[in-house]
Amino acid sequence: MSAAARAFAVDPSASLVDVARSAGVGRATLHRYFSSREELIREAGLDSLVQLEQALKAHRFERLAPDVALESLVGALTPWGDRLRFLLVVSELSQEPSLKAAEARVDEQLMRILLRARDEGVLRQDLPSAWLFATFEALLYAAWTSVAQGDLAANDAARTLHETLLHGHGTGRPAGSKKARPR
Amino acid sequence: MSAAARAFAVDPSASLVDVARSAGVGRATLHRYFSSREELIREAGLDSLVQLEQALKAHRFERLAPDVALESLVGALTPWGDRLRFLLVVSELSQEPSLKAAEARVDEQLMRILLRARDEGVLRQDLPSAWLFATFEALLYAAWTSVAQGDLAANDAARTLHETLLHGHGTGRPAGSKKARPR
DNA sequence: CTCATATGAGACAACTTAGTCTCACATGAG
DNA sequence: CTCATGTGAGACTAAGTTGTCTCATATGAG
Repeated sequence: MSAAARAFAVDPSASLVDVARSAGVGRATLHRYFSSREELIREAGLDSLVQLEQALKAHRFERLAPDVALESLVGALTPWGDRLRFLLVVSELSQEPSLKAAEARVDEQLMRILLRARDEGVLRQDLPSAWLFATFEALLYAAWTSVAQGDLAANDAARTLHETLLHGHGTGRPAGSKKARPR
Repeated sequence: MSAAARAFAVDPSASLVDVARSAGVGRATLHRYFSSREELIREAGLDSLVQLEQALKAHRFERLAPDVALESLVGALTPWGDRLRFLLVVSELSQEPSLKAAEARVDEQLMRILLRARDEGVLRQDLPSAWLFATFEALLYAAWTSVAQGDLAANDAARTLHETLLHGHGTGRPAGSKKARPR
């Protein structure tokens, strides 16, 4: 199933022949476990979400100081980059009601860590949480892609991403710092 | 052709029937202008790149101070979100040698703006340029998606993205500031 | 009006893919 | 060994997609 997720992450329109070959099994065997392509994608998506959820749960981030939790969070998620890519890139998944629950659980778990960091003053409070979440997701994806392409050392990924997320690429002090710059 | 780009951005595996319908023409007419699906995708990709290039050229960012150029850059690119999504999401495009030249021109133009900002001290200098570029692209994509989903006001997008890119979400001063934190 | 041109609708064949089924083979328990 | 179980290979059908073609129609120039 992880092979399926990987195959679909590489090419969302991969045929079942491709998936079977990349999983090292026959196409018939694939059909014995998943009655249809749709079911395979759904199950692989669900599996990816469950794996992510367990990976998150296992780290018990709530025991860490919020800024440490943030950095260790990106470190914990980077190895799951291909699963994340699969979940983000396969369009059939986004409109799959049966995954909504699992997706909500993962999102909520991530959000809890982000919001705690925000509430405890590590992250600024004047931005909508949706933007915070979208930014985190996008940077995580960028980091994984960079590692996969060899542009970023795997061991640097967590630290680099953490630093970019917190401080961006600018050199100066945060201009307005409290509020959006008055125009 | 912009309709084709939009259709493929929504669903990279859209059939020619879908594309034709979303463009408001018959499938036969589509074939009269593009002899094959492959050619259609290639031409639409090339068109998107050319449009992006011209949009960038028209703004003459080199006339602006680097930090102003950065903010106006994200403002200039946000309206082209669907073209960007098309270029990023359609996997056939990434392995299309005939687009390499145009892609390189666009990338080079973006990079020039980013690197100028870096060289003049607006952006920090201790990060690989590939990471700078990947981050910019990812945040741009995130901003466009947020706007499309209604999570972010279109008028705030450029300012928000610019601020996030420069200063991130953290509240504190950039910890190490000159070098990677010693471990 | 007349005619050239462009278009949409639809028929058609070739190809790919999904899903089902059968058969031969390997493996492991008894 | 014997047999049940799981697997891979391959045949087969149904459906969808692509690419080509024909024909009727609309539009605009002359």
